Amino acid sequence: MDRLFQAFADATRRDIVRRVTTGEYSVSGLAALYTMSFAAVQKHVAVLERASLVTKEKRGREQIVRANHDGLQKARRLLDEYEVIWRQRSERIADLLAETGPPTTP
Amino acid sequence: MDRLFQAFADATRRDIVRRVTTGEYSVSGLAALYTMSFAAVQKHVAVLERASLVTKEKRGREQIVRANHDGLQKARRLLDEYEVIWRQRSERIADLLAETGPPTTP
DNA sequence: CTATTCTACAACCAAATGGTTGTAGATCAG
DNA sequence: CTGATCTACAACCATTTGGTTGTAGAATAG
Repeated sequence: MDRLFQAFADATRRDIVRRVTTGEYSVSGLAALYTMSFAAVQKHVAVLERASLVTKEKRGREQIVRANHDGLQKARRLLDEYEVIWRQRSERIADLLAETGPPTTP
Repeated sequence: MDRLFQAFADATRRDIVRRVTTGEYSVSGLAALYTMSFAAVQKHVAVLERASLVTKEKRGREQIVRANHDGLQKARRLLDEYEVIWRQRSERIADLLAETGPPTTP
């Protein structure tokens, strides 16, 4: 889980995820999109791979990078949980406030 | 956005977020829950604060830590976008496959 | 076969991270 | 007033991160 969110904590990596969800890219194809070195992009892809957000598939001498839906879902579910808890709590507070009623009400 | 996901990339910080969504904690109240030093917890809260995930409110000599719903929503929306894009793409691929039809079909 | 392309990986560097201890200012309890 | 508690912040340290360059191996193009 640490690695998952860590992977999202970089704009280049988020962009790579966005790209590979919409199209097909080799590592060098991705590298061409950014000003940084090939090796740097290679490292970013490796981080995404360790976080189970993308997979690599060898095709000829190229390595095709693909999105891995599971990782995305996992991250979203955790945030959902937090939101559900928060919503329950804020509703509970709202209920308590409603129970008490305004100060001027009998 | 970097700071937002960075904030989630640590188990202690995720636990703090969970705690403060369900209850009311001072910084020292949180610190008592973990084996690390008070200063370390203080730093974690600062990271969460910079990421707009929690707010601090002074009450007497204590500082009450509260969840900030907006940050959670922002993170979740981004992941939603990725998922929507991915889903559209996988549906489009499914459509293309359906169009083509199985190889043995006339 | 030779040259080019794509990839992998090591070695290095500066900056950020996650932790520590120590010091000092407010606020509360007695 | 005095002592205890809560917080903030600085200084320091080890490790990780995000980047670089350089080297070497596979696969393709001509």
